[in-house]
Amino acid sequence: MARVAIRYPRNGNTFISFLAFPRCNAEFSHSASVITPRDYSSSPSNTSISIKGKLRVSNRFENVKCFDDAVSVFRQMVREQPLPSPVSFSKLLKIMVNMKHYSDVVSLFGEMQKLGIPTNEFILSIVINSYCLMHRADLGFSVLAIFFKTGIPFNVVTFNTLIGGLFAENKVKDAVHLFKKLTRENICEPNEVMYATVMNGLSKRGHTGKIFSLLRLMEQGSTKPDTCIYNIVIDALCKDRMLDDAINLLNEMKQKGVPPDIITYSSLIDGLCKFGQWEYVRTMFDEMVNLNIYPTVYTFSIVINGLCKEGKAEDAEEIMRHMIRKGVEPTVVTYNAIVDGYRLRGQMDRARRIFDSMIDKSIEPNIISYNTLINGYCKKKKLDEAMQLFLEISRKGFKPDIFTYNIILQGLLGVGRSDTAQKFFADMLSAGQRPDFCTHSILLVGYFKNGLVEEAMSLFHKLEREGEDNDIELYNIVIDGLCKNGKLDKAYAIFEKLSLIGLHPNVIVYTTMINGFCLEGLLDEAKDMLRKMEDDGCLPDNVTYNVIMQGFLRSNRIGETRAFLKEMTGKTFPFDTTTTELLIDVIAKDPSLLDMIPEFHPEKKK
DNA sequence: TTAGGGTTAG
Repeated sequence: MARVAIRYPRNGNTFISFLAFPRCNAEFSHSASVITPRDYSSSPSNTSISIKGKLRVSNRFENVKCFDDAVSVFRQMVREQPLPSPVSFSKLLKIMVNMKHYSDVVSLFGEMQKLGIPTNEFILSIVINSYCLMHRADLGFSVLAIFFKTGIPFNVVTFNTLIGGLFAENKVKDAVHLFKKLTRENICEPNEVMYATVMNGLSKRGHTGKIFSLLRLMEQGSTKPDTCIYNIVIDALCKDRMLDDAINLLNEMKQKGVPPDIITYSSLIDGLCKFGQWEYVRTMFDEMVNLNIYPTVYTFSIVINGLCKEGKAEDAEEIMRHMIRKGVEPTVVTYNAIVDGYRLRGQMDRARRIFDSMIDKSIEPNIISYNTLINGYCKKKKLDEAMQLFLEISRKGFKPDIFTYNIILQGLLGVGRSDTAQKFFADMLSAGQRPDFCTHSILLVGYFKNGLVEEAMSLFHKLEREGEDNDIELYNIVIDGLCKNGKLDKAYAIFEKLSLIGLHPNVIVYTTMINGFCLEGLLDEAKDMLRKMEDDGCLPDNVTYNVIMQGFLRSNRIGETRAFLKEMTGKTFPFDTTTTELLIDVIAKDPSLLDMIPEFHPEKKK
């Protein structure tokens, strides 16, 4: 499974031709009159049950619209004689899970046990799932005792629910261990769903190689991979930028008779959008529609997001109008992508229009909508507008999340309002919001940028004490901040300490240190550091060379500049804007340097 | 009647 760079044909006008959807339009508009979005999910309606008794039971739950309804039905059920079947109780508890009343499910189950109401494996699985959804897989495991006590046999669902719960708590090793134990000791035969749970848990944590091996293992075993399994692997490959492998897998599943579905194509389309491969996006749409698989709001939102990220928000809007014409209604996610599209281009007035038009269409904005707008205002340094929106979040009954706080902290520090930022951070802590890694990075970068070295170092030492400093990125921020505040000695001392605490400097940290030396005009030390990193097996990249090149250019050491130019062009590292500007100044004084720069000679260009 | 897959913000 090699990471091969894909080379697809490029077409300068691809997104416009994509808009035309020539084949898709014909097929889709034809089908739209027959298959409405509602028909995409073809589950049979419960009301068609003709047996009288079953109809009565079904109606009882149809009237349950809220939590209070559910509880009153429960009270009524426990009083009935004879008692309703465990099937009825399991249906009611499942309705409460769907309402996200997990702890209430557990309480009602406790009442059932006290009353001696018989239970079954379905009810027990629902209870385990409720614990898992509360991020208490440990309590989920404790339910296993009830299986032993009552003699109800475990099934694959019981264990799969627990495996999913472990992944949800990021207990990856425990989840994999349980899966292996079940398989090895023949406690239960894993089915497609269990493989999917394990593979999805692994893929979300970047273990694409492992899930690829699991796929191959499944192909050899008795539980053959289904569409869902292939979808997990294809999505992971796309997210890992291995589009060639993902497309090969699509062809492989088709060859093996496993039919791809809308999720398969949506994952691939997302990958292709993120690579800007618009011609291939269209090919996928055509292929999909030829197989009678029609785009959903997910698929369209993926394309809309891809266009917005490429700065083509108007085209994204055109796609949104197109999907509405085809009977697919946009959601808050669709609108958020477009709001962000205009935000990226700095068109905040347009972004605000889009935002308001969503509200006009009775689509409720979510916290991401607010965060996107707030981020836009912060980037434009319009902190008052950002704070207005922040206040609106609570007024509208939402709760700011860690993204909201981080965006505003970065905004405040970015315009030098350090005092307000510190007060805002204190408010965030009082509101019960725990800072995350990003918060700490934002604060450190911001403090150093505003010359608040003491505040930065005090936060850094606090993180050290609390053991939350185990990240090389954090150290890079501190080393960089110290260098840029004229504290090279302190920065170097921390750099030297790194390997003692088990953190190894990477190319970014070495480059930061080299930059620190260059800023002080200590070019020999910078050069020594470059050689040291090479000796340590950490290869310098184009940023490293640009940094050191700028150091030499700024101090007019032309002889060494010449040597580094040779080294840099030999490695085909490109010059960044700053290096180019400095080079132009130096070449104006010494045109002989021009010969060493192939890029500057049009006739020598490749 | 219980468990699995695709989109948005720092």
